[in-house]
Amino acid sequence: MTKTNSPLLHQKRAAMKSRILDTAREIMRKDGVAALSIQELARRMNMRAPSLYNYFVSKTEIYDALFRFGYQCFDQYNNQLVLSGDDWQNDLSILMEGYMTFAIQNPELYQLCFERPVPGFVPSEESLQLSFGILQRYYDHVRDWLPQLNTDLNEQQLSDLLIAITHGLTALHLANQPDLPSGEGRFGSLIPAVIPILGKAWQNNLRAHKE
Amino acid sequence: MTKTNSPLLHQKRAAMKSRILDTAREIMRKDGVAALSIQELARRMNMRAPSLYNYFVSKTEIYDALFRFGYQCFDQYNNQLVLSGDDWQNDLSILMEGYMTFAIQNPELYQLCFERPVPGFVPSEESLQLSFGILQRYYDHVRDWLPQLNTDLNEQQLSDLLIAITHGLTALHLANQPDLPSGEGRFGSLIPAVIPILGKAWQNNLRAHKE
DNA sequence: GTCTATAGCTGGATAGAC
DNA sequence: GTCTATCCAGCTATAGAC
Repeated sequence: MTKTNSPLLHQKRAAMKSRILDTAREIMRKDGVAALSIQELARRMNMRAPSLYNYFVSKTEIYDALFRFGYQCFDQYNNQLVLSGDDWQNDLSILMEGYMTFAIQNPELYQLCFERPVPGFVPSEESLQLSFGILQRYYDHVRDWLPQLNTDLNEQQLSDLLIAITHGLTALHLANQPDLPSGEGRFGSLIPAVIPILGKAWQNNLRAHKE
Repeated sequence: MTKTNSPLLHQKRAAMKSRILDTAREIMRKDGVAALSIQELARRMNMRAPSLYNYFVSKTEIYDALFRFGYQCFDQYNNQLVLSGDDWQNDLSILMEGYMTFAIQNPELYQLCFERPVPGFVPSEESLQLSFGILQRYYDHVRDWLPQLNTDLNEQQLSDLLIAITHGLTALHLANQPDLPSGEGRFGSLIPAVIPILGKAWQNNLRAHKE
């Protein structure tokens, strides 16, 4: 095992793997997620294709590493958001904007992780497990809101609906105006617009209770 | 020009083109939209690859024909739906269910037309114009609803929001439970659920006017 | 670790016989 | 219209020299 080598070598090796993944992302961003090729990757790094096999045993492993990296980025991005914890409309807005912003800033990771544009690529079991955990944590926010909401939806239905709306707006934003930030453009600007609509539907109508 | 030949030859030729497109759809459905290849296409038809070039000048032309065909199917599917014309919640429900049903029944056409999973394929100008017209007609339904709705959204915002919700639910349904029909499953069942939510948000609140 | 060389495959597309 | 033969390009991946 090369694992017993000096930590310095480890560092250089890890840095190289990082550079490879970064370059792979450039290609995917420019030519489409499915257009990644080892040869083009080597070309861009001024290397020969076989050299890359010292760092990754196959192209699938590169995709898999990026799949995991994408979810880790997504998780990190979300953890850094500041939620109020008691104002669900505020927090939903932040989470939706965050989701779209992540997708705009990392469209190739977003597509790799949330759509399945690469024929033949199936994430490894380990990577899938990681993604499930991260998604679950994302969904868990909704659990806290449910008591405040006047709705018949259960927890999963509510998560599913909110993620579907968020994904729909994000996908159409990316397809039509990928260069505009979240909050702007035909679809990006609808996040602020949709929150009060849901608010109106789900607010506790006190007046109705009194009558 | 072969255009001046007998109508009978024309018919046989058109039938063959149809068979080719049908077989292409099978491949796309099974292996992914981007996985279509002329050789595999020929294999499935018990022909040799060069023969196909008598019917389509390139693989791109096959994609383009399917792109147009997809929009024509979508249009036809929508025109056959029976709308009330005065009950927007009823009609919205029918259009959303129709959209998802079309996507479930023709996932390869849906992906080719509404997502862009094939690196390098750009629909021809003619096909794009066709698609714009059909989409416009789809969006036009919303114009009729606007006067009934209590909302600040303008016509385009309303169309965009509704199409985003519909697309989001459809994409997640296809990704998770493609074998279930619209109306069933985690995401399919949310179409009936989301209509009253929008209804509650946009209904004219007569009581509020009286006070 | 990086390279050259190459195996082995698949693909899109064309030429030309029949 | 269909075929065989073929070109040319691209790809993943491996062997083995340095």
